[in-house]
Amino acid sequence: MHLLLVDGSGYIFRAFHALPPLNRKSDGLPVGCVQGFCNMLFKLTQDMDIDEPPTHVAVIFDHSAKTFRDEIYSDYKAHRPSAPEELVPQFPLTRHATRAFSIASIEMEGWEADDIMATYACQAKSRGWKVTIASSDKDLMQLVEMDGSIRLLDTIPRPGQPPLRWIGPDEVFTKFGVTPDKVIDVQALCGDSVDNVPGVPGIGVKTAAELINQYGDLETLLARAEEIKQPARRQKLVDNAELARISKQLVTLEQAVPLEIDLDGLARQPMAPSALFPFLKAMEFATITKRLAGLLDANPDDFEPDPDLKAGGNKDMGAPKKSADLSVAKAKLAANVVPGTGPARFAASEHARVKAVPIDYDAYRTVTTAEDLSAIVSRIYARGHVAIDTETTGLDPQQADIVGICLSTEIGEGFYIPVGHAKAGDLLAGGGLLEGQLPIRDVLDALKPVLEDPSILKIGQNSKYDMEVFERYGIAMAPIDDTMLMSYALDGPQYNGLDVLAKHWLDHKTITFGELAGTGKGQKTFDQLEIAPAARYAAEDADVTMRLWHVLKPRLAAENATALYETLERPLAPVLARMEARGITVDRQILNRLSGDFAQRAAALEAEAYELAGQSFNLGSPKQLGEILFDKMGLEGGTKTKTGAWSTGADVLEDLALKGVPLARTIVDWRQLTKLMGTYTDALPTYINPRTGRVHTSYSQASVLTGRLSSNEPNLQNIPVRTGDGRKIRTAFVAAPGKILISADYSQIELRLLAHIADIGALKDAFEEGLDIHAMTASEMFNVPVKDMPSEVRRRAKAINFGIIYGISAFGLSNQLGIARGEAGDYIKTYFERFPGIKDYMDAQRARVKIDGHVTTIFGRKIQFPNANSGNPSERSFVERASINAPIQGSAADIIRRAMIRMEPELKRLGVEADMLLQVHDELIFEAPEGTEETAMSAIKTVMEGASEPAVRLTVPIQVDAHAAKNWDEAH
DNA sequence: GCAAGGACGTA
DNA sequence: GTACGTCCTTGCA
Repeated sequence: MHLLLVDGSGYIFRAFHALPPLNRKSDGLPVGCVQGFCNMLFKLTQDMDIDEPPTHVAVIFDHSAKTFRDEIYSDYKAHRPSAPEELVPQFPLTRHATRAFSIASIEMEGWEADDIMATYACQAKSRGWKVTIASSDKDLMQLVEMDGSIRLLDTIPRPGQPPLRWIGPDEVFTKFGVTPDKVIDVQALCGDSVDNVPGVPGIGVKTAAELINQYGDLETLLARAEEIKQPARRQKLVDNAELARISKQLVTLEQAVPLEIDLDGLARQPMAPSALFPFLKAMEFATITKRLAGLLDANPDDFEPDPDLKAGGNKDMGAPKKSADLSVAKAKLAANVVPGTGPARFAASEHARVKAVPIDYDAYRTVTTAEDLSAIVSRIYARGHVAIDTETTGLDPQQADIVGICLSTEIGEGFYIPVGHAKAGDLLAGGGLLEGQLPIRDVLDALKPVLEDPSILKIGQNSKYDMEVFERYGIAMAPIDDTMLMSYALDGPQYNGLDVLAKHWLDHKTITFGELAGTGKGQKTFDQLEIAPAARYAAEDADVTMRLWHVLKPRLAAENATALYETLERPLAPVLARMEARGITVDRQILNRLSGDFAQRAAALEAEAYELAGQSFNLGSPKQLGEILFDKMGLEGGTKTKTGAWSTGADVLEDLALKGVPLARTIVDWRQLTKLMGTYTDALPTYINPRTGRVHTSYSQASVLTGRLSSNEPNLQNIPVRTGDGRKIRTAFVAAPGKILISADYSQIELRLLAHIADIGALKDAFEEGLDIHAMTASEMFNVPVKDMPSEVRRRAKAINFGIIYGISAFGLSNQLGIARGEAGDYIKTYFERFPGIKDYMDAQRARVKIDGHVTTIFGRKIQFPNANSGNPSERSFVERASINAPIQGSAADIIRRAMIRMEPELKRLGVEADMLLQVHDELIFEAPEGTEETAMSAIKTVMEGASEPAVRLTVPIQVDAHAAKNWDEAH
């Protein structure tokens, strides 16, 4: 018995590049590959009949792009460009051709052709059959058998070469330098840039073959990697063992695909003129038709061209009528090969559907009558959801007033309801409102029931803003969906604003606010705009938001981001909205006094600096300072920044001060004081809201790579704490009269998560026993008892612990500790020896990010690193360190998010009256009635400590420390 | 008027 | 060595 397997997909791709293009005469349909394919099938059966006629034949095709390999490696074949346009219509035609030749055409969802062929070949061999695989794909070379029972046959015609070329063990050896059974081990090491199999960076085929021949196989090699003499090669293998193992999985063909048609089903059938000629005639292949007619002793004229496939035929599948229709037909064919199933397919088709409807500004309506408004409300009830966007007088949701509201219930639609556009005229004149606007109260009364209706979904882009604005007008908008948060859950912070999302997903450039209202000093606020242009802008926002919702929502299910979005993103937005609305009291008097004090001391330092420098200059200018220190005074040891300017950072100045340069110390002190003034004591009072008398920060939920929040205007996540002067600023953050501030912070949460994620027994035990973790680390590393440990020893261990979390490098650690690179390297080595799991964790993350392009937190948040395989080594190292840090920082961020989401209902359930005001990454600040702090702190701690449950049961204890006081400094 | 770079505050 | 936001100066438009 002899089984012939034809690599159909492989043939098409290779033939496309090897063969001259050919178009069907009557309509220009590209058919070069189809013709080559028919010739190949014909030739194969002919030539093989002379030699060893196959008794069983099948052509195997790839079904879709998505296979199990994508599960272990999402970038697998990511570099493969999508099929050229001319190729797309030829895919289905080669299936037709196969059937026309009465040959089994096999493809299976979720499997590559290679796996199916491997399975058939394996089964045939076990029956003692001979196997020929018509392919020259190097990935199939692993199937070649030494005894010649399985061989490849290259069938692509090449000038100057025989038409059929056999690939047996010798040819495989020429290609890979090893016997066929070791091909996968070589491929695991050298990788494959075409299929984007990583391999071990810096190892090519030759080195790989040498290593495998020496050690026998990959696992032996990796196990004995330390024995390799060449240091660079040894290091590469040690560092990238995990990548190599994953690469091997990727290149190893599956030999146990659950076949739908067994071997016997592939028994060769005689060619049937009634199948063959209608196809060949539809393709207009005259030569091969003639030759087959002779062979089969049939008259092609007895057959009509296949009506579905012929030029001008009546099905999409075959030939479109005119070349003008070609692109449409191709698009339809391409749509048929959309990867994946179910949710992914739906997401792709929704995306296509939304994009197909062009943005039409003429379709937008401005609402000026109560009747129209009530019709829209009915429309929203009928729909069940509505995209909504408020236009206001500013960007601060705690100050801005509503100028207009825009609604969209379906893509392409946009209703703008102007309510606050002002008449032109100077501010003093107070010109009143423009005509043609409904009274704001009437509009809000009409909308309030819909906006608060729990059965109507309100879709927004950054809904938190609109929630806060509406709250001030007595409307509690709920429930919400948010396109910004969906995008964040799916793709991270890379596409943030509505404009970027619209460009990326809808290929539409939205009107910018600058285009509408001008930029810079002359920029108008929304209420100063004419209604008509404002309506276009506003309606577009609502329409685009609705479109994005249709594009992004299905992607959540398709890309396994629903849980992340529903549990960590969507419910947090209203919580943050309430925190922002509450604000915190900042004592203006305290800041004033501090400002005066700091200013006086800064002025003294300034005078001192001029004295020491022998001239006056701008102390705030690093440029001038660098020139004075290193050019004028000629101090040694200066370094330049990447732009060629002198480096004058605090570490440099600190160094100089120690070397006896008093000016350096003066500058350091001056910088600290002016920093405190400029950023805090002078700036904070300007953020006090006149309406509430409190400071309302704004949290960004969707701008940090790792899942943390960020805080701005003002940033209340970087209020000083490390220096005495800095801490004085914290004393200005006070509880309202009759209230008390509570600060609750996670103790060492990132180190605890490292212990959990990397599964480090020694660390976990230390946390379990409540030990001083840095002292314990020092004791392990330096063999000194914890008791009476010198503080310097503990300090070093602490720096190393933090270094680990940050993706340690000898360079960084040596800088941090002010020690030599070599010494820092020795510390790291010792650390890895004492806690071997840490190195495994780091290697695993490094490998993961190169393979998948992302790493994940314990709650499944994906953190993307598009540059993971950058050609720039320093960029690559940066990604490696970030990918080590991100799961730790991100998991901690997810945990505190869960705590925040649960906090309010839980406190309410327990009857605890405490308001959550601020979040500072691992700390939550509350304001509670004086006297209730003990019960409040206990409830808060319970929620925070249990926040990972039940989704994740941590294997380390989580500890929260809480304190209460009248100001933040004392509470912390 | 705006963007980039440097510096520095936090976890 | 990770993750941010803000202030100030500088250089260019």
